[in-house]
Amino acid sequence: MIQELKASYGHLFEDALINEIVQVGTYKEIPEGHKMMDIGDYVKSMPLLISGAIKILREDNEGDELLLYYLEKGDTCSMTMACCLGQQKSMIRAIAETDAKLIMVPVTKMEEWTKNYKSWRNFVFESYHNRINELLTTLDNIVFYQMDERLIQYLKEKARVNNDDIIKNTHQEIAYDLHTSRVVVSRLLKKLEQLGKIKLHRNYLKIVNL
Amino acid sequence: MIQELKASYGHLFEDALINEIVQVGTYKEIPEGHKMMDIGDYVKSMPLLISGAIKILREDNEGDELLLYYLEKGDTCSMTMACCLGQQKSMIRAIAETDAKLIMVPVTKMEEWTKNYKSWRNFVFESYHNRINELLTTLDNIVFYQMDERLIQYLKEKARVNNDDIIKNTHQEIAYDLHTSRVVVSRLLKKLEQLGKIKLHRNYLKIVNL
DNA sequence: TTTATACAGTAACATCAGTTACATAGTTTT
DNA sequence: AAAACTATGTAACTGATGTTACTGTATAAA
Repeated sequence: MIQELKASYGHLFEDALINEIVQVGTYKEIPEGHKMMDIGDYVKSMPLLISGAIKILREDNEGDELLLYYLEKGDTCSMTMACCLGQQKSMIRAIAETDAKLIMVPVTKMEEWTKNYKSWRNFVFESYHNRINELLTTLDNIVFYQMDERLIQYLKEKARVNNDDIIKNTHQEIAYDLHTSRVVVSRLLKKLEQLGKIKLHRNYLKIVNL
Repeated sequence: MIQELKASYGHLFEDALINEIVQVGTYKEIPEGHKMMDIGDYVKSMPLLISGAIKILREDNEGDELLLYYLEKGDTCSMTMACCLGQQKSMIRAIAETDAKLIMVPVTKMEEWTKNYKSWRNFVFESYHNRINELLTTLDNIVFYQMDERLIQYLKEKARVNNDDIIKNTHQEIAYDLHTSRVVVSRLLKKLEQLGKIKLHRNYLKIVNL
């Protein structure tokens, strides 16, 4: 666990902090597709992501979903922090996009580390900043762009996060993430294929030149 | 300034912190409509809002706007914090919605206070949490609701923030905030009037029963 | 007072996106 | 192999929203 931690967080945290994390943290491996947190959950520990990607979703009352952003190596969930500290319920759902490795740290330590470690303070603030930035980008995409452009952004981001030009999802699954209908996704994907930007197959598609 | 600070923040901060703020902070009064920060600005101090309201906007490349949320008494701008610490440019625009009073604190103190004052840490985290929450609510409104519902939410929130059932804006101004067109706003407002929920006038409207 | 400007009302139309319905083609189950 | 199921393709339609154009009216400027 120390090696993993140092590889991902060594450039951020002092050795003393790394040691503390090793002492109280628990190492976890999460399989792809596993629901790690749901809306309304109370959370008592904070994830430090070592590898893999976690997708963060928002849901309305009727169960309609929207993909907010992905967490990746070196990220943590600022929502979790905020929730833990304020004893609040989670406002989002987290699902492993790929197999993921992470270290869970009990929230009780957060207050202490924020006080004692400059590197931890920086990490936490940076994390908030990144998350707010991503929320703004998501908002921009939705407000200022139309579905065809949003779909392209979605495919690009998904390929980047998975490090794979093949997107292994059905049109229905993509529709859920973008909060639209399967027919709309099929229609737009077909257009992209006709433009030579992607190649469609059953259950997956390949990015050619987006 | 001490009285103002204590009235708005006395229940949050220890006396020692209040004293520090008084020493390094500068009191400011901002007139309604004043642009306090723009996208791309570098920021070197952080506002603690004492009275009034600040509207926070996002803008795309073409200059199209969208209202994100309002800051009110007891709020601070988490974006500013994040920007200051990371030496980043502002991602948002801030305009005084009403006359406002606030205390500007140099960012240089933030690191120190975060280390030394538990109440400051709580305040900062709470602030991030609130802002993320509001961003999510804004996103929800846009993704899950249609323009008529968004308009109603907008009018309610504006009335609450201004503490006034009379909304002193033209249809065009409302359209900018919601990122739609004047014609659409006029259309929907007229419907609301026909339902007896509002009363329309030139340059303003009155909420009757929303 | 006349003119110009800003604001609001409304009709007609275009477009994007969501819905319904059905066809076709793989895949899995029996 | 037949049946059932799942994913995709596509047409036809609907509805919400954005656009253009023109009107009337209140307000401000000349």
